[in-house]
Amino acid sequence: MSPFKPDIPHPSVRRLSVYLRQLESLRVQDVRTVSSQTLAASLGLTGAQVRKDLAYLGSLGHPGIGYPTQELVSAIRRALGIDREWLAALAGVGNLARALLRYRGFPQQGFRIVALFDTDPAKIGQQVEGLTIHGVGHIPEVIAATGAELGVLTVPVEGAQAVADMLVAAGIRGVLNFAPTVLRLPASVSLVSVDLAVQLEQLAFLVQMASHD
Amino acid sequence: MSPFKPDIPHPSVRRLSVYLRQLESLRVQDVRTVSSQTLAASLGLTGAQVRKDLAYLGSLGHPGIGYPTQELVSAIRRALGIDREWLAALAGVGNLARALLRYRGFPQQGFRIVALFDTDPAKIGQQVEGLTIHGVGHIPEVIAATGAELGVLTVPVEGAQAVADMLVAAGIRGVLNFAPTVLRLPASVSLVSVDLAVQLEQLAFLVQMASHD
DNA sequence: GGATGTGAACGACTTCACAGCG
DNA sequence: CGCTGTGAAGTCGTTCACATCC
Repeated sequence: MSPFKPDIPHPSVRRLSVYLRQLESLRVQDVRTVSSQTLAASLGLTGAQVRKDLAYLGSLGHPGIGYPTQELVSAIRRALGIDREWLAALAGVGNLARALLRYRGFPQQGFRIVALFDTDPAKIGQQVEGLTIHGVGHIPEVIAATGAELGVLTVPVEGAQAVADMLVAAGIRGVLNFAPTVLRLPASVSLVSVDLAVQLEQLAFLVQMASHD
Repeated sequence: MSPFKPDIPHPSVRRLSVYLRQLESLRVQDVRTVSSQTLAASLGLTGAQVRKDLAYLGSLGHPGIGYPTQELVSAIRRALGIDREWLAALAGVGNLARALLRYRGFPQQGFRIVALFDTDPAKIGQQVEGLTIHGVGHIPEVIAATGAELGVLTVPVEGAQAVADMLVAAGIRGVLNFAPTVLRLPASVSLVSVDLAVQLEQLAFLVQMASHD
């Protein structure tokens, strides 16, 4: 099915996302070509690191010249699987959900939120950013009707596992979880979790370490 | 200054945060003691991994018994530097900021947001969650007056570096950045960045890989 | 000359396996 | 006997160094 699948290591995948962000801003400035050293310096990395990562995309670089910006952008998008539109459903319509709905980065990268769910009867039926909030009981039909493949979980921690299970049952293929809990999902469903308290704790640790000379 | 600083590796630090979350929920259920195997299984890790991580905290485990929940929680909090209160300032009062202000996990872990900043004249002077929004011009005085040590950046990408520079100039010691850009800060200031588009891209990649058998 | 792509050396983290203790 | 703590082995990722090509 896939033409070739070079099995990109996880750290490289994360960095490719970061390169993409940087390259898109360079492209806007009409920079045609970029060297591994230049790109690396702008991100605080080494040239070798960047070259290793980009080599997973194939041989796009030209010795003595660098990498063509435009082609790199396309190749990274293809490798990451974002050379097409991804439809997502969002469960739990609080402030975080509203922030995500207005976040320009998502549509820019081809992510479109096409369905909203909540358990709160007061919210069900309301419109947010042009989308109607559905009760979680309607997850199956709405997911099927919209064709959403990804689920974004911005519900309180108590309901997270239950709502995740419903999304999975409805055929969702990946979950982005913001609830501070460890979700148990079937292996066939991909999971990325972002725990905001964990991030702040990492920061506190770093600051504390920096103080101890 | 520090009694002992065992230099915990980064992956372990991240997992310690996760253990803490899990242990606190166990403690609520009055579970007095926990084995590395039990804790590991609940998180999808191996017992050896958990033991290695916990060994950085000292010898808290009892062979044949396990680890005392309560003491583990305290030891992890101490190691992470969250055995005290951290004061944070939040710059950029949009939906994401409002979500963070209402997020229960922060006060629970000892993080308190004590100051708000924005550039929008329409927002300056308004109250949100009991805090007054100040103009970014007042960052120096307000940071000094409140004693905030951490800065949370929830501003649009265009203003991120400039606001970060102001926070740094005001004496902030760590920054949690949500803007999708690579911030350049002095080495003395710690930085943790969360790029939401990157997270969704990781998810898309995983789902794509899962489809290719 | 200038910059890529990559084997080889290195370093970091994880897993194994087991001695030792309650 | 169960479970911890930890050297040793193994795996994974990064850095180095250089042959190669325009």
